[in-house]
Amino acid sequence: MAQIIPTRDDRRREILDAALASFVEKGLVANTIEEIRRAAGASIGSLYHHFDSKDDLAAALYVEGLRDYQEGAVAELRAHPGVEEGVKAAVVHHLRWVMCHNDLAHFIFSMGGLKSPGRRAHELLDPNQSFFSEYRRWLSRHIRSGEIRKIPPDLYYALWIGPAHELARHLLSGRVKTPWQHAADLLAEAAWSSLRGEGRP
Amino acid sequence: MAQIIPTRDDRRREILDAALASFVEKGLVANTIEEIRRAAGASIGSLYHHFDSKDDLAAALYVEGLRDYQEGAVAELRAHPGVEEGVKAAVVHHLRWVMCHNDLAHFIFSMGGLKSPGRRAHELLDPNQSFFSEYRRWLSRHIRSGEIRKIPPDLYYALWIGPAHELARHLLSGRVKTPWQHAADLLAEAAWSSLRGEGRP
Amino acid sequence: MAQIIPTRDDRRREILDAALASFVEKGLVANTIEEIRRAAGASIGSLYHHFDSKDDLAAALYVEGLRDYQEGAVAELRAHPGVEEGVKAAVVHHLRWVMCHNDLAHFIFSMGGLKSPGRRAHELLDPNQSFFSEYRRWLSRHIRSGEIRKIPPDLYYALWIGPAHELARHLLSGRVKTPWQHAADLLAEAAWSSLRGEGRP
Amino acid sequence: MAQIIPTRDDRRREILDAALASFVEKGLVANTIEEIRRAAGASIGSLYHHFDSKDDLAAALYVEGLRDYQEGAVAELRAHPGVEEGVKAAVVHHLRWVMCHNDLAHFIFSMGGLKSPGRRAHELLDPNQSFFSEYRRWLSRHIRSGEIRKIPPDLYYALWIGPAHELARHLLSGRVKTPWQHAADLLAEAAWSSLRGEGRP
DNA sequence: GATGAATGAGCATTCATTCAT
DNA sequence: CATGAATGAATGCTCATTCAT
Repeated sequence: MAQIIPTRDDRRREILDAALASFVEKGLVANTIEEIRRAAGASIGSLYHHFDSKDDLAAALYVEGLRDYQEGAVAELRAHPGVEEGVKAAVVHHLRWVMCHNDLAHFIFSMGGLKSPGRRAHELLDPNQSFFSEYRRWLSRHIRSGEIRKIPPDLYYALWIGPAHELARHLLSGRVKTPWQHAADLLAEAAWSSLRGEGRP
Repeated sequence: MAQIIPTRDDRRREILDAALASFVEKGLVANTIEEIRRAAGASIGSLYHHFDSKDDLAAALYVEGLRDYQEGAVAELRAHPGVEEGVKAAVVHHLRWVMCHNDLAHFIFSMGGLKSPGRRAHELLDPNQSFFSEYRRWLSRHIRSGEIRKIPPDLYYALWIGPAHELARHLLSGRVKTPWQHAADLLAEAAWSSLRGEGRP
Repeated sequence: MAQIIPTRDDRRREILDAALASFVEKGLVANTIEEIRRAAGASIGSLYHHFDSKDDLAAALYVEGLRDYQEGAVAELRAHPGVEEGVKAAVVHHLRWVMCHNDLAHFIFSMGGLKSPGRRAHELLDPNQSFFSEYRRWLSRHIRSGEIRKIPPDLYYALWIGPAHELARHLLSGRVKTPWQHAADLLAEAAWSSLRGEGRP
Repeated sequence: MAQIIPTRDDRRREILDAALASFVEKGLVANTIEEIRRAAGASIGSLYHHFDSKDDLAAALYVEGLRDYQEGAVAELRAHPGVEEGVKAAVVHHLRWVMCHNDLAHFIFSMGGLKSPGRRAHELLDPNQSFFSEYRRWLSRHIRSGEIRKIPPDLYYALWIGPAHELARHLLSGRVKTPWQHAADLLAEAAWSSLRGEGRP
């Protein structure tokens, strides 16, 4: 059945987009509501009709972005039950998502998590929890099987995503010329050799 | 007879320390000059006598901190002419420096580089250049010799320092309980296996 | 039925009036926004909603005042095509305008022209140009006909308006007791004898 | 006997000169002690050693400048006992003094007299009084004799010096190209015809 | 006489937010 | 839903002046 996408929320969308651009250009604190308003072509009143506050606007962007990233990551793990494929797919997904969502990635990584919970908190908590628990479950399953080496749990993320995240930062700042598709395979390979266990060859 | 140099610049130092604490606690933009002033026990006038502006104060901290980090890194490379030792020492230095300069590290990593050059720019440029050129020289020497594998140049830093940097961020945010000394060796080992070449057989 | 236009811009007008009073009382630089705000019964935010800055506020007053003066002056020249009448009318107009717009005159004469062009510049330039060109045209027409003597062009204004302007300054500072209407005729007469040519014999 | 001009007060002189330049460039209120200090090559402490305050510094300049102008004017009147010569000499003196003391003239004319008397008040009052009384005495002597026409006393100054003062303002602002020496004779002539009486030909 | 670090009241301006229309 | 005038607490910064050395 044809899904009719409701064309309202146009205003809401325009405001979110303008806000993202402004957040990225000036930083979360230095930008102004006035700027967002002007870029969105909306009035102040309209803006406050759709969002409770500046923080709420930022939170909406953050929640929406993070959820998209996490859903993609989980989907990769599900799609690749094999260890090696899973490890590599997550690395590639990280780079791909960052490059496809330039501004959003920049915004999310530059915030160190949500400061003031606000009404967006519950929109974030549940997905966030389910993401981390699925991520941990996937990991420990393969640790138990010996396919991934056993190290202090705090270190897995750094070895796995650390290089890709570091490169992503450099990609976002424009200091890197190597195309990300090329880098992706190499970093995926490196992550896999950092994490692979001896077991069950 | 030992001349006791009367530590003037006391005020300057107090202000820098207070500013760092405030920047870290509240973020670079959200804090206030008034807060720094109070924490430093100085008057507003005194603060502006020593620094041109809030940005200049931040720049002074940034330049000073980055220089200290880079000098340490270069010293490690010089102290370990051997490839494997050099690669590992740089990783360990990264983690050690971050843990020993908690606040400063937090501050430097949260700024994405200096925005407005200001009068601090030249204090940064020369050391910065000499650091990067020495870093690149060390690297290419060992690439030529085959001891380090040949990959697109943009990717070395990500493989080398990426995992340590990712862990450092988690350490700074208190989400990691593994003692850094333990993690350091493991990450150093991982960096070495990501970078080692086939060479000098 | 007569539509009563609800006089909005009330706030703007109140602010302009209060600003003029304050500028005159304390000088352009020594007064404060706070003073203007209080006198206008407006909030700071409201003031900055209507004007970009203190300078913009001053510029708005200046532009508006100068335009009124110049329109009056041009109207006099048009209304008196005869030389002698025109010369005298301009002198009388100068004194009359100063006395009827006490504060505004004081303010305009105390600024030596607009320093920072700002967005008010274009509001001034066109009228200003058309004023000066009309003034010069009137003058040169009567110079050519010989009714006004031929002297270096820079000197006409000084001879014509100089005495009236000097007296106006004294009138504004309250040091003069002679009623201006009496002075006006005498100065007009003097200006005419300073400027009259031998011509149209 | 050879007069030995004491070479101290050098500092005082440098400060006064720097202050004048700064006052003229930025206006009496907008300039800063720091600027004057820098231009004079003196320290803040030294500046405050020589002058009580910023106002005192301005007052010193004002008093010194005005006295010089007035002494020159009185000297002209004394040197030219004849009416016509005296009237004309005063006009010429006005223009000459303004052009020879560019900055000082600008400064004095832009202040509307001294606001806060301070300790410079007595240095000004006596010379000022003696100037005005001598000026009035000279005038009334020639009014009584009929050589100068009888008009309301407030108007003499405007007719006499008004045109020259107006032109001086334009000269100082650089809008006038006619050399002042040429203008001077013409304005002197005009002043004389505005003021001359019927009497005692 | 000279120096410059220290002081702090005071200022222009910003900006998120409210609310009547 | 939209508009934009109004609000006012908060901020970075200026600058004349003091005073210990």
